[in-house]
This record gives sequence, C-alpha cells and structure tokens, in this order.
Amino acid sequence: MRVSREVAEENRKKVVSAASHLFREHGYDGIGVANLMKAVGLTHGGFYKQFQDKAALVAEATEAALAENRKKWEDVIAASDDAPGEVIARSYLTPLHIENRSDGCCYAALAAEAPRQGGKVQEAFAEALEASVDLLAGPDGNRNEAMRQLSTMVGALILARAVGSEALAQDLLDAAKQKP
Amino acid sequence: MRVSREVAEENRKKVVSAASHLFREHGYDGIGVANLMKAVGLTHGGFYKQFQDKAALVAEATEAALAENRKKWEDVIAASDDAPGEVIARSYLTPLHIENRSDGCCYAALAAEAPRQGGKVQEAFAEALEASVDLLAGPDGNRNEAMRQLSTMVGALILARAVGSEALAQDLLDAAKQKP
DNA sequence: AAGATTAGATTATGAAAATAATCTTAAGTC
DNA sequence: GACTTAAGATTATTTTCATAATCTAATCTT
Repeated sequence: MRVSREVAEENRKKVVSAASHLFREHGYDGIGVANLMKAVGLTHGGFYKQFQDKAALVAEATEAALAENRKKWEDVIAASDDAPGEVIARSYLTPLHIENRSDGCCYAALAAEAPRQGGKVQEAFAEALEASVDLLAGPDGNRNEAMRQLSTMVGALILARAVGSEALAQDLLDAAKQKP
Repeated sequence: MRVSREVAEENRKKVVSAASHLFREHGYDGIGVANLMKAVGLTHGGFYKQFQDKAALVAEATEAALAENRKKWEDVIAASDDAPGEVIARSYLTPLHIENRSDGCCYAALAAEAPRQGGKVQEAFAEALEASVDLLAGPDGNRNEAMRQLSTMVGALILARAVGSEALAQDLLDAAKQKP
C-alpha cells in the first residue's frame, strides 16, 4: 500500500542506512536487494521505485557509510584535547573495531572492493579520503604524515580481521599504534 | 573423457592457480565455479571430482596466492643488497601494482573478505603474515616495525586502488614510501 | 469528494549460481 | 586384452539473484 511522502522518504533513508551497514558486513556482493529490503521490513518490489538499480544504491550507501565515519571522527576529535592523530588511533585500533565491521570504518570494509564498483563509488572514496587526511593532520599538520597514518591504520585493521588469531591481531594493532 | 593421472593433477593445479588470480581480481563472490572452469578450458562438471565444494577451492586458492606472493618477495629481496624493507617497498608501492590486482598482493586484494571465508582461509593469512613480517624485518630486524610497514603498504595500496584519481593514488604511495 | 498518482506488495521473468546425477571414453590394473 | 575405474562432459536440479509488470490501497491534488 501507499505511504505518505515523509514516510516514503524515511523508508528510503532506512534502506540506504541498512545497506551501508550490511555492505560493510557482507561485502557489496554478499547481500542482495531482496534481503536488504527485508532487513528494513519491506519487500523487494518497491526497491526500483526508489533506486535506479543496485549499483545506484551501492553508490549512495557507500557515501552514507563514509559520511557516518567522518562524523564519528569529528566527534571523537572534538571530545579530546590530544592531537587528532592520537585520538583517532586510540579509538580506531581496538579489538572492538575488529569485530564490528558493520558500523566500523568503510575504508577497511569496502575499499578493497571499490575498484570494481564504478566511478561514483571511487569518487566518493577519494573525497572522503581527502577529508579524513585533513581531519587526521589537524590545523597545522602534515598531509603526508596523515596519509601514512591513515594507510597504516586501515592496513592494520584489515590484516587484524583477516588473521583468525586474536593475539596476532592485537600485535598488529599495537604495532600500528607505535609512533614511528 | 578421462585423462591421465598426471594431466588430471595438472588440471587441478591450473584450476587452483586460475582461481588464485580470478579471486584476486573479482573477489571471492565475484567469480563462479562455471566461469572458473571455463577459464582453464574445462566444464564445471568435473569440479566436484577435484574439490569438496567452492569453499575448499577458496581455501586452496588463497594459500596458493599467498605462497606466490611470498616467493616473489623472496626473489626480490635476494636480488638486491639493500634492506628488505626498502626493496619490498620499492616494488610494492608502484602504479603497476595498483593496476595489477590479479597477480598482485593477496593481502590487498582479499584480506578484507577473509573474515567471511572460514577458519582455513584465516589460518592461511595468519601463517603468511608471520612469514611476510619475517621477510620484511630481515635477519636482525624489528618485528613491530616490520608489522607496521606491512600494514602501511597494504593500506596504502588498497586506498590507492579505491580512489579513482591517479594523482591521489600516487600521493598515497609516496606517503607510504617515506621513512617514518 | 473525485480522480490522479504512487509506495509498496505480489507475482512473474530470466539469468547466474552451486551442486548433483548420469554418461562417455580413455587410463590403470590384472 | 578384458575389466574396472575415474576425469571430465552433459544435463538436470535447486537457489538465489536482479529486474520488471501488475496490483492495491492510500495519499495528494484539485
């Protein structure tokens, strides 16, 4: 049945949000339109009223995930007086983040699949990355250093998730935390 | 038709090798059994004579990719007198490697999907990672430092592939190359 | 309030997926 | 050389997927 314009818009946002989490957990290919819609309590029929096709949702959901990540970083940085790089490292390189793929870092979860997802997704990653680097560097920071730190954190998290062993994962996090 | 034991074994190896490359390029979910077999000139019928199921091939192909990567590192290190960390960084952080997913680093291509692929795959990653760290550190190297360098390189390559822009990708590679 | 519009549900459609069963033919074995 | 076995081909079977067409009931518009 039909639904008010506001509810429809809300539903659309719910779909994008659910997708941003489910893609991070299962990968872009790991979740289908039908399951996605079911996850927000709808059927797959309405999907194509809201989105051109799955690729369009992939792009939107990626942007949403990246925006969510960015907001979290801003909040974490604002909540402390320490240097941004240190604050982020502390909250990023944690066992909790290893386990929580679905609302964790989009870079660690999806960047490896981005090259296959078309230009819009890659543009979203590029834009978000510049913003992340700026956040990490802080007002008077070094762009190169921030880029290197970001790479280190993302790589460490991905590898920590890939090795089954908790001990080895912790070693990776610890190694990444060390100031060069 | 039937085929000699040696040819059968050869075919099996070809399937594993092709899978190790195709998975790196398309992701574990991005290539199916039928296409895989077609890629080595066989039909999908014989697949289950050689492998329990797709998951078994995923495990074997991952091991093969990791072993191939390791051998390449050993060769590159042996071919130079410079410190292993420098030699590897030079050959790893290149535009060529950005483009060449299918026979590039298995960490950058597949580690992000490893958490969903079961224990054997994760064990393979763990074992390979220890070996990579040893190689990077060299005989009298620092394990922590090697781990951090590995994370940095893997993260930088993944991010460089994710952003469409070549310029930004090059910045990421350059930043990762800098000695901390 | 009547009519037009549309969000979402139902129900196809068609392709691709994994896996299984059967068939064929040549390799191993005795 | 006859017999057994097994690799790979053919051909189902069953799921799952993306997408489309139609239906329905409620909202918007006038």
